[in-house]
This record gives sequence, structure tokens and C-alpha cells, in this order.
Amino acid sequence: MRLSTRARYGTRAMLSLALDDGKGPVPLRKIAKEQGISEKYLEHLMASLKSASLVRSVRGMHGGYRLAKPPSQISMGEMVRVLEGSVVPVECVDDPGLCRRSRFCVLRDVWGQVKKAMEAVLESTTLQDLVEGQREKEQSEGTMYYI
Amino acid sequence: MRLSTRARYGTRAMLSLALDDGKGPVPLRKIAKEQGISEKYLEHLMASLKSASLVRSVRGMHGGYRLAKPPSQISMGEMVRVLEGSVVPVECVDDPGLCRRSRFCVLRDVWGQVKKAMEAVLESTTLQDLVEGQREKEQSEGTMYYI
DNA sequence: CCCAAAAAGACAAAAAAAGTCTTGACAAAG
DNA sequence: CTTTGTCAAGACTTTTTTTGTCTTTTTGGG
Repeated sequence: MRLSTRARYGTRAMLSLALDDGKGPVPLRKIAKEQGISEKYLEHLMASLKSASLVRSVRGMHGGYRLAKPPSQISMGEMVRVLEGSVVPVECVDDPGLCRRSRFCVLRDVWGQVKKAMEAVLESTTLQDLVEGQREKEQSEGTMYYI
Repeated sequence: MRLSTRARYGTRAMLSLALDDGKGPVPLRKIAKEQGISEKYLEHLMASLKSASLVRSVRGMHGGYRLAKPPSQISMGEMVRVLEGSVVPVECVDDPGLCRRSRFCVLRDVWGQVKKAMEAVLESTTLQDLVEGQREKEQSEGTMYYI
């Protein structure tokens, strides 16, 4: 029940873009450095995000990536789906035809509930929320002792 | 964000045991056949479930496995944890030391909420609930399909 | 009592799949 | 002609799933 690094890295990259939203394209290299991710690997993630129209790219000098929509219109759910495929714990939840027991399978019902519960959280959180949360945390960080 | 077959097969095996609870030990071979799982693989799963004291085994002729506790005292959460390790989507949620950003990481907060949401569902569902649900389904549909 | 058969158990490791990361050649924009 | 993204291919690693071989426990039939 783990997320792969695709979702972890990808969402962090998206958060980076959101934090710099409106300041022109952010080069992949910068994001990779900030997040400690291999550039080449991040490239793959950005390709997925781009083909899902969550980001847009600008080539050439001063190029880079930027969000394709305002942060308030990009949910965690959308990002995770793009990066990892569906948020479903077991295939048959989305695709009952996969198993002919589906109609009578109580376990399938449970996995369905799990999916719903996860989605509720992920869909209700947008990049905008993350940005705001991050700004708050940064503010209180300044007033805290460094351990 | 998928469960591995460990959790899928394992929970199905546990449900099988719960449905036959009180009728003496069920041989692994029977469960494997019912569920279409390799015997040897299932053996590994049962070993995990056994060492977590969710099932007990009886060796020798007419031996097999049976639940170690009443179905009402075994939650889905317990089973999934045993079979898959923790239900946590990202390590740092349980173990903040893994990343020094943890304290200020908004994404970690979100993954924490996702974990809670999943756990709420899984902890509140017991094998007893599954058995009852299964019996209801059988009744309303008249037939039960085993493979 | 002794043996054969039916089970679980242990240990190992092969095989397959998924995930992660790298290299290198190419294309566009300034 | 340098900075940046794009694409293809594959190497490497880790996890997951399956298989094999042998041992131990228990029971039921002679």
C-alpha cells in the first residue's frame, strides 16, 4: 500500500511549480536540485504531467515548466492519478469484469470504500491548499529554534 | 497505490477460513484451489498470518489452518498490516526522521490524512462483518461462485 | 506396532515484474 | 552556440511471485 517515488517526487515537483506560479517557467534542473531528484528521472515524470495537461513546457533559454492551470484547480487526486495510475487499491473495484466473483465479493466492497476514503482526502486538497500550508509553515519555522 | 497480491490473496484466504470457522481445520490445498493461488505462495502468506497469531495450524492428516480468534476480533486493518506491512502511503508519515524536511512538509500532512482515512475504513471492518455481508449476498443472489 | 499418506514447515532460489535511474542523440528557442 | 526540453533505449535494482526439495507431524489402516 505504498506510493512509488513517482507520486512522491511528482507531487513535490508540482508543489515547487505552484510555489513559483506566475514567475515564469521553472527549469527542470532547478526543481531537481531543490527536491534532490535525478534530472533524468524527473524528466519522465514531467513528461507524464505534461501529456496530462497539468503542466506546460517552454523550450530554449529561460525555458522550463509551469502549471497549466491555477493551483486552485489542480487537486492531489488528479496528480496522483496521472503519476501512479488510478488510486484504486485493487483493479476489480474499477473494473468488475476482471473477476467473475465481483458481484458477490464482499472484499471488493471494502476496497471500494477504501478507495472512496482516499479519494475524499485527495480530491479535496488542491495545490493552492498546499501552497498556503507551506507558507504558513515557513513562517513559523522562522520563529523556531533549529534543532 | 495498489495492494500487492499478498493482501488480496491473504484476505481472501482469511475470509475462507472465517466462512468455515468452527468446522475444523481447512487444508491449505483447499483454499489455494478455491482461490486459484499457488499452494506454495499461499503457504508463505499463511506463515506470516500464523506468526502474527491470526491463524493457527494443525499438522498431519486432517490438518490445516483455522482462525486463532473469533472473526469479530480480526479487523481488515490487522490483516493488511500483517500481509503488506503498514498501511502508510509514504514512509515518512510513520517515521519523520527519514527526511529532515518532515516537520515542515505539507505533503507529509496530506499523506498522513490519507493514511488515517484508509485506516478508519479498515479498522472498522472485521472478518465477522465480511462473513455477514457474504451470507447476505449469497442469500439475495441465491448462488455463490467459487472458482 | 508399523507403515503409508496427508498435511504443515523450512530453506533456498529461480523467475517475473516493477520500479528507478542513466546515457546519449536530437530539437527548439533565444 | 548555448540553454533548455524531448525521446528512445536500456541497465540496474528491488520487490513480488512462483517453484523445488526436503523434513516433521499426525493419523488411519493393516
